[in-house]
Amino acid sequence: MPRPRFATADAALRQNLLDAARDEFASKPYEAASLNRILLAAGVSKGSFYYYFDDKTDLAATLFLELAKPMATIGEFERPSSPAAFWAEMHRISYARLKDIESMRTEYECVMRIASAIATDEALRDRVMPMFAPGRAKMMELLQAGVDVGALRSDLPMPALMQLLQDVKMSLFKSLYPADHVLSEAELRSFTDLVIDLAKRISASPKGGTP
Amino acid sequence: MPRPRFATADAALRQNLLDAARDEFASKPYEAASLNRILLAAGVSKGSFYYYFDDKTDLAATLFLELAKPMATIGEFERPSSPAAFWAEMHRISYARLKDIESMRTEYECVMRIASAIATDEALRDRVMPMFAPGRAKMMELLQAGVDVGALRSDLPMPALMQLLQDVKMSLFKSLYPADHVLSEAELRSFTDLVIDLAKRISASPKGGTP
DNA sequence: CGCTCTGTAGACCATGTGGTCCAACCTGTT
DNA sequence: AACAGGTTGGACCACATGGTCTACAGAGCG
Repeated sequence: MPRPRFATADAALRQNLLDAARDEFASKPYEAASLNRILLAAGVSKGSFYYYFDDKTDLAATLFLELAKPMATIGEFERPSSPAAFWAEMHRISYARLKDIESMRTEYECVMRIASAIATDEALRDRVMPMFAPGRAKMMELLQAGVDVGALRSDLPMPALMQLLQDVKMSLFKSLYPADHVLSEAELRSFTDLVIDLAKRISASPKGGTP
Repeated sequence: MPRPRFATADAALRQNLLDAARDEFASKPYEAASLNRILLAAGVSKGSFYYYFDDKTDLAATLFLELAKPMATIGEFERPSSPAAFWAEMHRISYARLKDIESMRTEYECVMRIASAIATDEALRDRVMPMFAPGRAKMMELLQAGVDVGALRSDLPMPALMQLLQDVKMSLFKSLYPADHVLSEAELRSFTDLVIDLAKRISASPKGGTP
């Protein structure tokens, strides 16, 4: 994490730095993102930067947490008592998150890039992972409820299913909409419908259908 | 492409260089992969390398083509006349490819990494894309046959569906098997069954089920 | 004024990068 | 023996990287 001073630093500096970092990390893989370029774009000197941060990793972790926190939050949900209720809940969450994504596309790209670096960069992982446990746990809780209520197949490990549904969504999103496209309300709805329909198909138990 | 000489160069040098390049490109994103490290690992000097190749991009492109060609080949197929026949064909192809992947895991990682760099690196793209058209076209042909015969939904753009099925496979593969796991024959079969089952579900037309 | 404390600038460093260049080395031919 | 051609080693280059360090500016305060 950054030095506590960063919280009280000049607002413009804060903003410029984080914006520049977001753009850089969004456009290049973590290892190829350049701190010098970030500082240049932000108009912040080396001295100032290292006055607030430990190192490059520190900046990435800070940025990641700032951007990913809202994305990982799913809010409160009612424990569903039927498959229909479960899918309604999933639809709601999926729609809400999608709204985030389409309005924060480069943020999302940035988060994904840093996230994929986490797998290999130990320092990054240590600073970032803990903050994510709550969100994941909550999502798991909802999915478990889905299993309990018979909406989700139980023959696959839940993390695998979770990841799969996420990947399906991203795959389609990338395929269907060009990088700079801003979705209309209608597109947003129809895309959500499509994704949830696929999620239902994928998640139904192998032998019997979803009743 | 490398200088023609490379084709007739010392076999050990060829092998060492390509092996080292594969390992390096497999373990780091393209931009972060180091040519110096490759040469060191291969025991090949700068002089020799630049005697055979134009630059780093050239090496990556060469390697990519060498590794990806077999992966992109789907061989001959009979034009299916029923959904069942179509899915049988898909099962066969999927199984064959999977066998490739599990026996060439780092090759696959390498190919994916370079492939993802293609999106942003123009030089790389120009040298690589053309060689891929045939394989893609053939796959498209099969998928079109699938649409014709009613096995595939037609409400999604075909490239999107193609990509989606590919991503589903990869997502599950990564989730279910750790990086160094070598699949047994039985695992290979059951994984293929799982993937094809999912593909059927995903590809069925929105309103009616797959009869 | 002079002191301290917070913040800033940017020269500087060691290291790594992709790429160039040339002297030497082998091997075959005359 | 002398030459020629295809190879190789590796010193070297300009530049970019993340990170350090020192000098200094400005504000608050006695």
